[in-house]
Amino acid sequence: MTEQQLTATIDLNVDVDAAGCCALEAELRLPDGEAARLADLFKAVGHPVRLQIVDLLSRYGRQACVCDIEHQFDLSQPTISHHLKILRQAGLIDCEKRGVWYYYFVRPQMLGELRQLLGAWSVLQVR
Amino acid sequence: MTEQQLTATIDLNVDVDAAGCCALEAELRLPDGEAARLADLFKAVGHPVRLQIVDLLSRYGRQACVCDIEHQFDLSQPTISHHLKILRQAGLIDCEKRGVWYYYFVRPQMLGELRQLLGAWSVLQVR
DNA sequence: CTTCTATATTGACAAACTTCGATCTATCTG
DNA sequence: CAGATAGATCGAAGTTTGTCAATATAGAAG
Repeated sequence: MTEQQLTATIDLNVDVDAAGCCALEAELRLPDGEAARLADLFKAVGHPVRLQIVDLLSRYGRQACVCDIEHQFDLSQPTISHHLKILRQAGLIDCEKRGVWYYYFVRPQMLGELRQLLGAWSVLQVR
Repeated sequence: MTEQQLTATIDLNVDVDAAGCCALEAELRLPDGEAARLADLFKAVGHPVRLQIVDLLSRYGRQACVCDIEHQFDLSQPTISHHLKILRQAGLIDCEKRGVWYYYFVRPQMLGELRQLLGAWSVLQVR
């Protein structure tokens, strides 16, 4: 198929679909699985407590034990543990056990993925 | 109160609270309302469909009418309308009515807010 | 081995979310 | 004015989330 034929086909589709407003200039580019994975990352920080936890951990010079985190909130211990688990399952934080204590820390590479997507959105927006 | 007195008070608190692991090196810095607002922004893109919508709109050269968006998903019209409303209420997108059609577009300043927070997290992480 | 402590896990319940069909509203067209 | 159409809103049903009390588990200390 020549390039001219291809162009003609595309134009035809636009005409058929267009109801006077549609442009069809872009289509979904993220595979479903990728969109779901990225959405899970965003959803993980889409709760005030979890956002504060990530903010807190990102400012710790070193890893933080759970009791340090618990002290900052007026919530039960299982609830904090639950939020930590969600963040950990999303890959945004991780922990290490030393003795009786669990030390939590952020995973910079995951934050980087979010930053990268936001960056792409913002850059393209400038056009 | 002098600076020395303040330091002394902080040190005392550390000693009293510390159970062998706690360091108390940082505290929550985001006011509750601010954390809730930012969490709402993240939550808005914390859904695969809404993430795809923002990704789609960010790549449009111009504003997109709803039918353009609907065509990309295998979901009912009210469902798409619902997701658009959530994104709009979060401030991430906005729309403009022209005739019968609503044209949606992203609001770069809100994406900027998210990017700023992620940037702060990532920068501090380098320490 | 027994007890204590830090934190994870389980189970239950209320609140919030996602989706759809049905309906409403505003605008265009004849 | 009477359709027709784009897209918002409403109401309901099913699913997921957030929270806590109770319990389990693993390491530390005696």
